[in-house]
Amino acid sequence: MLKLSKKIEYGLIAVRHMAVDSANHICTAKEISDKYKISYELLAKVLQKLTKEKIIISHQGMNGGYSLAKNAEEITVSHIITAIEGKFPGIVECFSEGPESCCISENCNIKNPLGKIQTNLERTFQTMKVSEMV
Amino acid sequence: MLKLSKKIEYGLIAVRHMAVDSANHICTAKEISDKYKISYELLAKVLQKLTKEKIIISHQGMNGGYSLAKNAEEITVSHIITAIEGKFPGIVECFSEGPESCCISENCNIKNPLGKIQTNLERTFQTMKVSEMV
DNA sequence: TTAAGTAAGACTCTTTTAGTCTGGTATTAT
DNA sequence: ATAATACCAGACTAAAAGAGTCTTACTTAA
Repeated sequence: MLKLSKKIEYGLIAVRHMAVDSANHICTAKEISDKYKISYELLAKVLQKLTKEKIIISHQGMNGGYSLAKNAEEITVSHIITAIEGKFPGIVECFSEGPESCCISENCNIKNPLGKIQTNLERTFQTMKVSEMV
Repeated sequence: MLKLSKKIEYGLIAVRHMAVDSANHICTAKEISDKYKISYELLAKVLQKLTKEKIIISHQGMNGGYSLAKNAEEITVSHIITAIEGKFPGIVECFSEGPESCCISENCNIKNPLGKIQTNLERTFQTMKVSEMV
């Protein structure tokens, strides 16, 4: 509950790694999965998503790999989450799936306060930039 | 991901209901599960936990039920989460299970920034009082 | 042309969450 | 007393999400 997925963790680790440890060279998925001892395949998929969302750039073929697509100051934790998950997750179904999905709906007495919490949460993740992750 | 469990939702709904709709009478688990159309059994278990943690009071026997154990200003969303989950959940395993549980550990490059986010998150949930949930 | 890399999606296994069932205990109206 | 009503407790099952694996295909430098 209230936990980040491994995909997000791996995405953060990878982007942070590219920003700091391999700031001046292209790094491979294998390099990262080895160093941090995480699943190569899962990491690879995460990197593919980050590539699609133009947070990192992929270099194909031999001597290929990945590098950041923008400055570390321009990437927030929220960007990474959204890129991997499709959109920023809601703390209740109402917020992720839309109000129709909720059977409580008209009787719901907690939607408003949770909305405030949701906003606050999103702001928290938006505030943390990769450049600050040091 | 990052979602509150149904138990938490039900706990919030129930406490908010007691604080507002049934402020002056004891209400039963059935009354709540009927009104909000949620699982009676699951709600019942949640209410039992809230009772153990002295957030609500249970009244046994015929004409029994539940009522708040304290003022709505004294109960925060964080209290309810902690009562139901045992302790406030961590956004990564490191924070819930302790650092030993994490195989990345020494190489981990994201623990510190996530710690800040965790703190922020906890504060957010601590700030929202049941009395404000109107 | 081959080795080293990414791309993509199907598939399986595990864990967590949600929900159900069964048998109990406590209290009170009758 | 006794029966009805409501809480208590824990085992059990089902469903959904998450994590990880496997296979095949594409790209490019040497």
